[in-house]
Amino acid sequence: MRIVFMGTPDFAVPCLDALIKDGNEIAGVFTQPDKPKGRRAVLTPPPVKERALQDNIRVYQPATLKNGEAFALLQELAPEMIVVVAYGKILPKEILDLPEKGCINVHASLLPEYRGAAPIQQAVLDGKKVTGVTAMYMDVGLDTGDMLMKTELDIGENETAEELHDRLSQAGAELIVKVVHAAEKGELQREKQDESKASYVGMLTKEMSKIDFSETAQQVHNKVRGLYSWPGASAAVSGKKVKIHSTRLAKGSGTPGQVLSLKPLIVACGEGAVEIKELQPEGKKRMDASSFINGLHISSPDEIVFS
RNA sequence: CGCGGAGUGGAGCAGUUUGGUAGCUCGUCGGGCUCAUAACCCGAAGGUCGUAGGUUCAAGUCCUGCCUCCGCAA
Repeated sequence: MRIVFMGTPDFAVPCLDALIKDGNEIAGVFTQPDKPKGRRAVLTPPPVKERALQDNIRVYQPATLKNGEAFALLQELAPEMIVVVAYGKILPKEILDLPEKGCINVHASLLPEYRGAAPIQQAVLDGKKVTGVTAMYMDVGLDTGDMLMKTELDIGENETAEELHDRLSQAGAELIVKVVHAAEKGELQREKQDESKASYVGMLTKEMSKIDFSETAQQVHNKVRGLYSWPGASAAVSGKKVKIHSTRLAKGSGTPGQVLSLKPLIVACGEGAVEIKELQPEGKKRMDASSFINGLHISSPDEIVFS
């Protein structure tokens, strides 16, 4: 199959990789322009670009698809199919209608649930036990096209959004290869999304980071693993900001934020309690909880409180 | 030059203001106690205090350059 691939972050790389290894002809790769990253704002190419360049695939990084240039370029590339995975741009209708076998998108949720920007994290934040990836034909709406195939994955009790992201990314890669094979044989079955069950999720923001210890232990735990590793969950200890990297549900109860035990480090929530396993004070490296306690020079749980 | 924090035995920290003998909580190793232990007791090893230079009788501590790590902002 002659394919144009559009994608940007890590999530999209396994899909591109799988399509290449499957022997498809990648006519070109579209990805977002290089952007400043890191503390010193170094211009960094998107992961998909780096992968494409390994195989000397032509890379295009237009600022917009809305003017005629991108359309003209795509006509020239003449793909049979366009595969879009976390590209980060809306495709205008003229492009959607261009390839003979259509534009196919891989989305990291079981549609129609969690349409939008952060489906993986939201599933964890909501304490879902199952999620998945969905391949669909694209239409002009946001993740509203007819569905083609799905893969379901169980979410582990302590699984972080990052771990889930990686597994879904792999599942998406296997899925898109299956879809391409089916498309070649003309065996794709389309299924409409049930609009009444649709839900949307927005982008993650820093404001979501703050832990509210008056929530239940399960909610706190979901926030820690759902926002890992970005933007991360945070709390304050003795007025200092501390990122919470890893927690487990624990036994015990008390006033929210109260420290019930130092080793292990257990903090009471509105209902139940969580054990904090790994954390990171501002300006420090991440460390396990016992190291953190060792450095505080305290002997009684009453001497600190989380807020 | 976007703002800021930090580099001290294996881990986390104190000590730097007011230069003067390397300290604390753990871990490791050896021994002891115990039915037993992540508990307790005794003992030991392990550090050119990130790096280069400067000031000084004397620098972890004061001054300057450089390297590295991290938080925020993007």
